[in-house]
Amino acid sequence: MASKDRILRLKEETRINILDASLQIVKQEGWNALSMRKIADVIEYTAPIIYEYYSSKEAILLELTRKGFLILAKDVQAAKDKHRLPAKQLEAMWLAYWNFAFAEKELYQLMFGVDVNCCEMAKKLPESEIPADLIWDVIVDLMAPHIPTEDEVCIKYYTFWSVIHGLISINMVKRGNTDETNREILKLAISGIIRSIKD
Amino acid sequence: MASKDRILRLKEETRINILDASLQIVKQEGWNALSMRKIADVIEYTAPIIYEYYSSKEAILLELTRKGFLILAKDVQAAKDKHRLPAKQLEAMWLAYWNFAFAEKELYQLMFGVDVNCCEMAKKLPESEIPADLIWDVIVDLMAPHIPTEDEVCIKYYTFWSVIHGLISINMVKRGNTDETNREILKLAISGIIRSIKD
DNA sequence: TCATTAATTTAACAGTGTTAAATTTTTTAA
DNA sequence: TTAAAAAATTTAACACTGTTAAATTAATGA
Repeated sequence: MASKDRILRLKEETRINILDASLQIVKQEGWNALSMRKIADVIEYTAPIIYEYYSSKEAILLELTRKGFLILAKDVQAAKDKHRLPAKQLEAMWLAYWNFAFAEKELYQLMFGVDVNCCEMAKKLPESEIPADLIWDVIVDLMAPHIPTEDEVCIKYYTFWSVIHGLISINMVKRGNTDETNREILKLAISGIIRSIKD
Repeated sequence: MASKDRILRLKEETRINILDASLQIVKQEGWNALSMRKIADVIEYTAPIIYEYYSSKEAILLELTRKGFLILAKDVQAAKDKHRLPAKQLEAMWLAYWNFAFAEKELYQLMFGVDVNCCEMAKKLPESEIPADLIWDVIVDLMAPHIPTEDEVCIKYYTFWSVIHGLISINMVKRGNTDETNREILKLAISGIIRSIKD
């Protein structure tokens, strides 16, 4: 019977509605505000209905994660297809990655475990700036006798910090590389940046 | 009266006990398991007592964050003091930063918003490897005609990923740099790595 | 129309952070 | 030492969370 098909189509629609509602809530109020009851409100059902479509809240997050990776893959592939030279391709691909992160900020946070809440905390703490200041000063030393502008140092500092924090984050959430490999990545990155600072 | 002092000292001790208990729970069971009632269990009180010492759960987290930054600052300073040349100092300081991240993993997660839960998710998804594979292939292309080992590509890939993911994370949790500055950091990092790949 | 099945909701449970009231303990003063 | 005042601590409750089972409503097939 065709009505069976229609019902199945409606069910599929509700499945998508749940994902859309979730993402909508997160975009408006952040990840902390996402609750089953709130999702139910948006799709105009009561909470237990959601469990007919997803076995748990985590299952919804997993589906959103998958969605994110598929969009990212599409974007990265499209960026590659726009160029022929590998160097150009690579640059375009990472730029696509960068753009995705901010275009789909909420998905990126979910995919790679970026907890935005902590910024509210650290902002309140003067102590949070001490480590950065220490390193900051040494970068200025390193560039002597040239006296750099604030912006110049800032760029160097953040380049350092990015690669190290990035490597740390990735290791914490993925736990894949060996210590040996990490050491080498670190050395490669740090020496590369130091070299570029001296230029 | 001296008894006043003793009581004040006991109170101060309980304040510290709350922090210690929190960290202990987190180290044993992860951030998700941290609850006021569980903290109370460890310090052998009931939950509302905690509010005599900290105004909220967030206040406890804030205090732990501060603690983390102070330890990090101490470590970084000590690393600097071990060398005289700025280049050596810088290297040692970032290595100290790196070591702190894993020695005080839980604090680092709190300080910089690294959500470890997400790894459980992405691991379940085959789709999560597509973007990496795409970039992986181009790195191999870039190194042609040299045919690199798995490890060689891995190091390049993770160096790229680290700096970009790091920069994204930092921007998301700190929201400080201008787009212009970010562009330049990205360019500096990517071109640096690409250059080192060609070597 | 009646029985069966499906769809949906209500009610409940155990947990969360948090607050107010009740209770116990300790300290102070007579 | 005992009564009153103050402090410390707990119990009970509220509104919220994810989740499940039972009750109810709506739709279907004979």
